[in-house]
Amino acid sequence: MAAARVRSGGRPTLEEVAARAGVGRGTASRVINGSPRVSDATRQAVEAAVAELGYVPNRAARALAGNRTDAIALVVPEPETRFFAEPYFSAIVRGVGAALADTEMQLLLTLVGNDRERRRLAQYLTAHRVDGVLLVAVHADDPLPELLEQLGMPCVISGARHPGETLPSVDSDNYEGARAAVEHLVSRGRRQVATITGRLEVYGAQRRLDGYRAAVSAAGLTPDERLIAPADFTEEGGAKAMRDLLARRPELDGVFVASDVMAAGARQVLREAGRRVPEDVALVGFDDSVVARHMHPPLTSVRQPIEEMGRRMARLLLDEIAGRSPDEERPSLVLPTELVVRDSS
Amino acid sequence: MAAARVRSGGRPTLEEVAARAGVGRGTASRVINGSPRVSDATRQAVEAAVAELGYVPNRAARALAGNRTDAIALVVPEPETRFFAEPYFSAIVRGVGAALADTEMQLLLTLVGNDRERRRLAQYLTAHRVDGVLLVAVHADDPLPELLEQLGMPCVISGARHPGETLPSVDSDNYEGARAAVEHLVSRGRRQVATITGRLEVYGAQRRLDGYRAAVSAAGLTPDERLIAPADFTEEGGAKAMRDLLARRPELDGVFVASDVMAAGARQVLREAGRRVPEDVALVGFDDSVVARHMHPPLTSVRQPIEEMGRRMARLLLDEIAGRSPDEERPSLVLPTELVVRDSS
DNA sequence: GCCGCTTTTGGGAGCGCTCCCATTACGCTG
DNA sequence: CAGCGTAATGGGAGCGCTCCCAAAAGCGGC
Repeated sequence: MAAARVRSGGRPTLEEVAARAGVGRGTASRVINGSPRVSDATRQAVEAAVAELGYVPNRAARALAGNRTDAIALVVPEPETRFFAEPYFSAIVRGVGAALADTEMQLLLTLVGNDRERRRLAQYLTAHRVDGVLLVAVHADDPLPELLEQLGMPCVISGARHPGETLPSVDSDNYEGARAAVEHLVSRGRRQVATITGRLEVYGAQRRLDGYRAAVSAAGLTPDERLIAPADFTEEGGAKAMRDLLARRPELDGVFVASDVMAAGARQVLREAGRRVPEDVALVGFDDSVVARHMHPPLTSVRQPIEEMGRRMARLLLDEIAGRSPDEERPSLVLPTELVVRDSS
Repeated sequence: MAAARVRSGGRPTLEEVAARAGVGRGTASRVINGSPRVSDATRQAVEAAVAELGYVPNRAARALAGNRTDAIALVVPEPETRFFAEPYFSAIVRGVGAALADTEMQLLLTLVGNDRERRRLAQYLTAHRVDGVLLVAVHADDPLPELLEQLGMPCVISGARHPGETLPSVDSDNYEGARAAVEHLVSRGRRQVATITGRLEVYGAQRRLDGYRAAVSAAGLTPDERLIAPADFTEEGGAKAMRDLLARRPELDGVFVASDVMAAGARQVLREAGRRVPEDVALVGFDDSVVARHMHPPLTSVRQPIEEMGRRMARLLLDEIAGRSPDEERPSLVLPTELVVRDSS
């Protein structure tokens, strides 16, 4: 019975596990990787050796030999500070983390700020240092997705970039969320329902506007383009849009704002204009972020299942990496939103 | 002149770069790793070859041969949802990311939720899959720091765990921030200044209380233990503490609350009790989080330089990894806070 | 008891790099 | 111009694993 030779101070290697279990290296490897072509007796012997020695595979060696990394990158465009200020980021991370918890996959966090970092990232990815990429908040004109496509690097994005999105994506139902929000305002007796939109180049913002339009028509209200004020997802933008709306259509009695942050700006303007919320003007936001809960009055808002989105993105990516045939249909998930009614409506 | 042999489809290897430059593998390696023992001519030749071939070192091979990983882990205890809800997390990540931007270091994000994940983490670290660890929001009784110490794994924590902290740490000046907050209240003419504390097992919360006490004494006010209400960093806890305070000392005219979230709870109770803010009771929070800006009235709060803290933590860790002698003094940074005065005081 | 098949096993050949030692080239000194 | 110290270089060994081929073992059927 050959005792496993434990080299001074080093961590046990596969070789040592194999020796301890009285099998060859190949067999030990098979057991550890869950191959079925191993007899039960052998499997148990190896598993015992692993336990006794406290063996943990060396990731680098695996990566080198197996030509994979067991790591995925979460790529976050840093300029999107909006993204950070909101719990969005944390929730996505938590979701992704949860999905990866039972996996050997590591999560690499990559912030891309300036152009230099962008290039470094491209290099990174080209060098195949990760098995796949999660891209959040991609802009429609971002070249990164195409680059990944060319490299054959598995990739999942959050939020389709346009109607015919080709990349696997996970999104919340912006259209339906907006529709429900406006329907809710109508059900509260509002007849002059305006909207403040996000940047319409962002497809999600466009979808929210579509939802608004659909609900307005469905309610039998007269669509009025002067009730639509484009903004940019910022608090100041929301304020400015609200001012415009009040100037154009002072008789409005409800506003669906495409983000909570913008709603905060709008709310401020309403206060200054002496309009009470919700008595004079009912307000509904989007995101159900922290600010919604702490606004005065607390803001009715459309909640997105962000953590779940993160989880789904991760799962989709894992599937992709596991290698579904490339011409298989690209899954595009749309998760339902939920209207959280508070005192502003 | 031997043309570099480019293997079909593969990425160029060091060997190929060396061939292309007409030097040996060792020399090429030296150039790439910035060793000084290379002649200028050779260096230039190799650099040219690298550029032409678009060579990027294989991380796995490096890790395997060099017995390091060029990666650090940011370990986040997930149960600390409080931590996530606030911009704290994002800001730390951004700071760390910024510090790592010019480095070859990768940032691994590790969420530890339940106990199983904790064990997995320990295994991870034991297996030396990272070169160092950033620990945020460690509890005083967490065994992880000790484990790391034993393993000789470089580590930096955010927030000292107790007065005699032995690990390198980066913290904001909780004491001074609290002191300044209370001093500010006093300067606004408040004489009955109470405080709502965080969980006092958290050293930072204790320091804030110390700061409060110091300021009260310095102002020549009579210290009164009934003006001190312990809470737990939650909104509900803050509300409850405020209720207690009002019951015990109805004549209070100022409150320093050790977190914005608790302040939100306290503010709610004050409203219900018919106390105006700031006319009847002035309020100061801590963290300068999103809720502070959106409270009604906007909350005066103590801002911590969180992003900077992340940056410093990362730098400290890199130093540690670069290998300062182990008995060198462990740096413990304390960064200044800033009082952001708004309408609540 | 032999043959041919399948299942199981062992271990060689690398993966691409760093480390380090031996070798060569160079530059002075006497 | 020999001799010696130093700077520069080449390349073997090996990191720990996966892949895969060939060998061994097992199992029926005739």
